[in-house]
Amino acid sequence: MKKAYKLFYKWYEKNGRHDLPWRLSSDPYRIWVSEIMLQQTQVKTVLARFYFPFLKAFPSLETLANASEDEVLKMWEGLGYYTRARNLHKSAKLCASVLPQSVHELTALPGIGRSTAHAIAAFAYKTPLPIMDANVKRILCRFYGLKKAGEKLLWEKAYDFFDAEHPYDFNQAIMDLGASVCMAKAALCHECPFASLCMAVDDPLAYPQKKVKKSTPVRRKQIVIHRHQGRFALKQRDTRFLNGLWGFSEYEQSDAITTTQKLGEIVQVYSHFRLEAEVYLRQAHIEEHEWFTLEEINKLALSRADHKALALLDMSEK
DNA sequence: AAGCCGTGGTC
DNA sequence: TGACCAAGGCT
Repeated sequence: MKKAYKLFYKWYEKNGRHDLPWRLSSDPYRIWVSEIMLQQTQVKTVLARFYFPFLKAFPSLETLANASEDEVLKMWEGLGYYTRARNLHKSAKLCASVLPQSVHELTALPGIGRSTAHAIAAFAYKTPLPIMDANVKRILCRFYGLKKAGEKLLWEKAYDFFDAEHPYDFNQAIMDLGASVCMAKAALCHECPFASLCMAVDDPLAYPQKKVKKSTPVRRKQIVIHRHQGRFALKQRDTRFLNGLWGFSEYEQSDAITTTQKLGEIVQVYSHFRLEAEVYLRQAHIEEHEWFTLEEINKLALSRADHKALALLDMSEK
């Protein structure tokens, strides 16, 4: 492996993503924020719209801890998996101005599992530990020829593959290799420093084996925007789905909607179902909601689907 | 352990 | 354009 590592670092020096802002920073808080944002989210998305505005609003652990949950969710709006934002906020309050360094303490914080704990320890504190993410999993499966592998086996292989002599660079480089050479839908083996040792060079895309995906069910609903005296009714979601976000009233398709004006239809695809909703405007008061002007609504965190409904309302008034 | 949890980019 | 994918965690 020694020779392959050497090729690897040469490749990394030339082709690595050395300009990533969280890689240029030594502030554990900024690295921590990046790790949470990057969970199940592509680098490009985080970089384009979320990382810098969030840090401008909450430049330190203290400012984040002192913010309200609504403020934090507003800065997370559009990024998805909103539990991440609420857990990040909770963790900031738990930390009392200092983020812990050990994997054990990090894992104890809400929203930080083993993968994120290792990443923070490795990147923020330069702890010599292997990291694990979608890139590393894919590389390990191909390198060791694993069609499928459970978490336990993957971590074992991660320690095997790890270069303890250059832990920090190794971890950064391995993700870059997965992102630009050993990719999910293409493998550029001729550019890979590990190709001569890899079990999957003959058929890289066969590793790991793709899971059979179940067809996503469709849920049909009716979204009703209630207007009364120039204000609109919204309520803060208190169940697991989109928890903490504000939204308009929703009804099952079976409920009869009367005395309403149909504004249009929206479609929103989620990770486990597809929402197809008709959007209505109703001039009426309704209980158990709070009332906002359009200007006030702009300060609330809404889901993508509710934003689409709001856009239909805007169109109808032009 | 498998399902839930969002959204946008990509082809 | 629909399906896959992404620096995963939690229950």
